[in-house]
Amino acid sequence: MTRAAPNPARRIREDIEGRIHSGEWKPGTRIPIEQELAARYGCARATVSKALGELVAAGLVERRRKAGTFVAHPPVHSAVMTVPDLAELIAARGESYRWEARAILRRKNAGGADTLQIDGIHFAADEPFALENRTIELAEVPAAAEANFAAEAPGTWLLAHIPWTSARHIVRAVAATRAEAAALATGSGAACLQLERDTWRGDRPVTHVRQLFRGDRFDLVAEFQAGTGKREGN
Amino acid sequence: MTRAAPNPARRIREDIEGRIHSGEWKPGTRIPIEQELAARYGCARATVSKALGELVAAGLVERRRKAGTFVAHPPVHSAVMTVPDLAELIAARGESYRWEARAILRRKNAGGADTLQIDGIHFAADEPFALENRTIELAEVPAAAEANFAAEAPGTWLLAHIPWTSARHIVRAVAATRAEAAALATGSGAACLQLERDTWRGDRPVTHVRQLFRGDRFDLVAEFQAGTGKREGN
DNA sequence: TGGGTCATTATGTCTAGACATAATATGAAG
DNA sequence: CTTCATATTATGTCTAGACATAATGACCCA
Repeated sequence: MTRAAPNPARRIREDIEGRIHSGEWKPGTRIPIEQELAARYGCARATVSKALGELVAAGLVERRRKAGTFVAHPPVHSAVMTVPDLAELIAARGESYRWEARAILRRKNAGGADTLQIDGIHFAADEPFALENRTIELAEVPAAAEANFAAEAPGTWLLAHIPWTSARHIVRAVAATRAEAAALATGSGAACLQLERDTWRGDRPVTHVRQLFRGDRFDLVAEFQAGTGKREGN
Repeated sequence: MTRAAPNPARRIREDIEGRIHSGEWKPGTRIPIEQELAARYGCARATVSKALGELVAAGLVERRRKAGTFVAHPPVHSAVMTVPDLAELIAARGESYRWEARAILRRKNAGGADTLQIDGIHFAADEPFALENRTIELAEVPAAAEANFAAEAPGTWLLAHIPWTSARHIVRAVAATRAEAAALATGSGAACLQLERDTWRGDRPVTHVRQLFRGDRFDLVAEFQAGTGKREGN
C-alpha cells in the first residue's frame, strides 16, 4: 500500500473552497465526479468523499446521487449568535458582576405541574445591566427547588446542572415600561433589546427566560463564515 | 469481507447522543475508546471514528489524542440566526413586497476607492417595513455600477451576483430618529431593531448595510439544537 | 405520444489494515 | 526531588475494494 500524503483531504477541500470563493466555480456549477477528483489529486475516492462531506457540512456544495456534486447557492445570510451566560459575559469585559433576586415563588403552570418563578436584575460594575424573568419547570429540574438563587443567578446555575438542551431564541426591540425603565435606570419608553429563550431537554420544556437589556448598553454580535462553519460572537 | 449493517454510524451517533442527553454520560465524562466501541457495536474502528467526528462537529464531544473522547461541557448558549433576504422573507409571509430606492450616489471611501451608496425602503403589504442604508465597494463588485437598484433591492441583487462571503452582524435596539420614525410610519423615539451587517469576500470588504425595523413588526428567531447542528429560523 | 421498466451512473457507506501524531505515563539520570 | 528521554496509547488520517441506493435517461410497449 502506498504511503499516504500528509493531508490530501485538507488540500482537496481548500482547493475546491478556493475555486468557489474566487468565482471560478459559480453557484450551480457541477464539479468533477469523485473518481476524477481522486485521480487528479492522486488519492483514494474515500478521501475525496470525506473532503466533499466536509464541504457539504460547511454549506459550500450539495451532492445528489447520480447527478453529481454542485456548488451551493449562496446561503440566505445566517450567522451563529452566541448568547453567553451574563456572569461570564460581564467578567470577560473586566467589570464586576452582581445578581440580585427580586422575587422567587412557586406556582402551578398550565399543566398543573410545579414551576419556579424567579425575577431579578443583573448588574455590571454596579449599574443595572439586564432584567430577568424566568420560570423553571421543577418536574425537569427538581434540584432547582433547593438551589439558592438569591446568591447565584439561575442561568449560571442551570448551565452547570442541566445535561443538554435545545433552545429557541426570539430577539425583539421593545420600549421599556415605566417600571422596567426605573429598574434599568433609564427613561420610560427607552429602546431595549429583549431576548426570550425557551429551553428544552429532549422535547420537554425546562426553562423560559426573558432578559431585557438597555439598548444603549448591549448588542448582539454574530459571525458567519461560509465554508468553514467557524463560530465566534460577542 | 462481511456485509455492512444498514446504518451503523448513525446508530452509534444516536446511541451516544441519547446517553449524553439523558445525563447518563455527564459533561467531562470520558467515553469508551474507539476500539471498544467498535467491538461493542460490531463494526470497524473507522466507522466509530466517523460517528465521533460528527458528534464533534455537533459540539457534543471533544476528542484529544491519547487522552480519549470526552462529553463536551454544555455550550454557552449559541444559536443559528438566519437573516433572510427581505424580499424572500416577506414573500414567505404571503405579503406583497416592494422596494423603493431613495438615493443612489457614488462617492470615495476612506481608502480613496469608489463606493456606491444606496438608501431605500422595503415595503410589506404596502406598509413600510424596513429602512436600508447600504454601501457597496465597487472595487469588489464592479458589476454593481450597472445594476438597476431602483427596481431590484441591492440585497437581492448581491445574493445572486456575489460568489461567497463571510459576514458579521450586530443587532441592537435603538430609538427611531424623527426622520426614521416618519419613514417607518411610527412615532419618534419608537423602539426599533437595528441590524448591521458587514460582508467580506475573502478578507476584502464587499458591502455594509444597516437595516432598521419597527420593533413592533419584526423579530429575529434563532434555534439551537445541541447534538444535531440543525438550523432553522425566522 | 404517453407511460412504465430497467440499466447505468455517481454518490453513500462500510470494512480491514496501515501508518502518523500528539499527549501522557514511565523510568532513568542528575 | 526534579528533569529529561522514551515507550505507550488513543486518536487522526489514508488506502483499496466492496456493496447499497437513488435518480437519471434510454428503451420499449401500448
